[in-house]
Amino acid sequence: MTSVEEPARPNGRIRDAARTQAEILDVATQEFARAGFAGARVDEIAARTRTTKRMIYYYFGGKEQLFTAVLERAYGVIREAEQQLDVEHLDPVAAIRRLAEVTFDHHEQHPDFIRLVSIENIHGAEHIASSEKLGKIGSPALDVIRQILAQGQKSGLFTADVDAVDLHAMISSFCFFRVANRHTFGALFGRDLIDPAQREHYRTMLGDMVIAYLTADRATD
Amino acid sequence: MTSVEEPARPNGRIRDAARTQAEILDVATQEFARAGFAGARVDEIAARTRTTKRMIYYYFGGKEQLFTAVLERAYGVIREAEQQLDVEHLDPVAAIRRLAEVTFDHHEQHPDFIRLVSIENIHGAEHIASSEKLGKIGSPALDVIRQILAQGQKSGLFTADVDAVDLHAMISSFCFFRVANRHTFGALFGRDLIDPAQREHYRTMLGDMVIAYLTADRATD
DNA sequence: TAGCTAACGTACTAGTTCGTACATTAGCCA
DNA sequence: TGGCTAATGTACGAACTAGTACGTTAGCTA
Repeated sequence: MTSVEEPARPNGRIRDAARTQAEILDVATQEFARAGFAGARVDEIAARTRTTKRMIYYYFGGKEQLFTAVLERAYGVIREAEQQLDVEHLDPVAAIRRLAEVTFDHHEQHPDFIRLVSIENIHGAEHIASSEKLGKIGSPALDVIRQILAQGQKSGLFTADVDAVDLHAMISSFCFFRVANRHTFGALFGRDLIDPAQREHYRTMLGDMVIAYLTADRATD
Repeated sequence: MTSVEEPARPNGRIRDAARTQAEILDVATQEFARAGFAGARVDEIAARTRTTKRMIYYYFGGKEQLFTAVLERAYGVIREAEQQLDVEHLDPVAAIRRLAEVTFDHHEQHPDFIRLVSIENIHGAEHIASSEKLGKIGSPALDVIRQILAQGQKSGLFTADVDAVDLHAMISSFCFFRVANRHTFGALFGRDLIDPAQREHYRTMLGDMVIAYLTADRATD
């Protein structure tokens, strides 16, 4: 029955460490995002790869380290996106709005990343803590925000007493919640926050909210 | 060796179905919040109870149903809190601010609940979906928001084009993010969103943000 | 007070799951 | 081209884990 032999390569396998690792990371990202850290199955990850479980341990050491590697790569992607932010030429209001939109879009386009972050928080961010790469590399977005904020506050356009980190939290929270909590929110309130028909509505809402906060006339304080 | 008998009750055990169930739910809430659904251990829950694993299956049927029961009770608590909202006598601005503060406080005081909701979202809200109790009981807060919003919009005080669900999402997102993501946020940006010293700052920030959004003068649209 | 049932405990199992010991080979380099 | 090492595959095991079969008893009720 096994008379038909594969022509040249026994299993069509070519050795390529980089590709094998990347493939493991791809599948692991999906699997961890799907089921959480404890719910993810190392065997399942291996099965959906063109390689075997042995390779996961060979390259990453274990489930825990694999998850850390997945996180590191995921954060790398968002940092890259942030580096391409090009809003310096805009006036402060337009720049902030643009920043909010980019954040909004990125969250929407990377639900797996959002899930990974949720999972990492369930585990007290211990993987980030134990990662050298993820130590203390504040996002590039933060620098941009700092710059715009200083500009807007100096000109008197922005009245709010926020710093860059606070503003980043404000913008992120809305974008994050919309993606991360869409299931419970949808189930409880019957509204799909990710509904494409409502996308523009929420995107505008976020921008309006942030700008309103920054530019509100606060009488005394 | 076993000559010393316990005076009256062999194990100091008294039969009390309600208390046993409540105790299981208490411990299960902690355990699920600690480790996620898959990470939680039924044996661990049983061990930390004055009863045995058998009782978990006797009363709840299984791990899945236990988690659903935990969720049901947790949502019950928040709904009760919302029912005690008493803001009808306040003007719209003060009422919304109060509502935001109550939401803020409740999230801060119930981190386990937040974690459970995060976990439930990882699992696509399937437990909520399969629960009759959690079917479609929109929160009482929603009714309150609807009322305040109508009042504020009618008087022309509120200019924003939001409905109650949107506003609820806006307020919740900030409160939720602050608690749920505090670990990754702290690790990445070196700022503890739950730092008591910053509590008033963030509480005010939320109120300012929501009010600014609702009352901003939007030129044309 | 006899009997019945809800409430509870013990001990076990079947299946899973992470991890590893051992064997093999592709392909680079001397 | 011969050999060496990084890269890969196979097969297995030890520990864990959800769930259950079976036995016991508290305490209410007739």
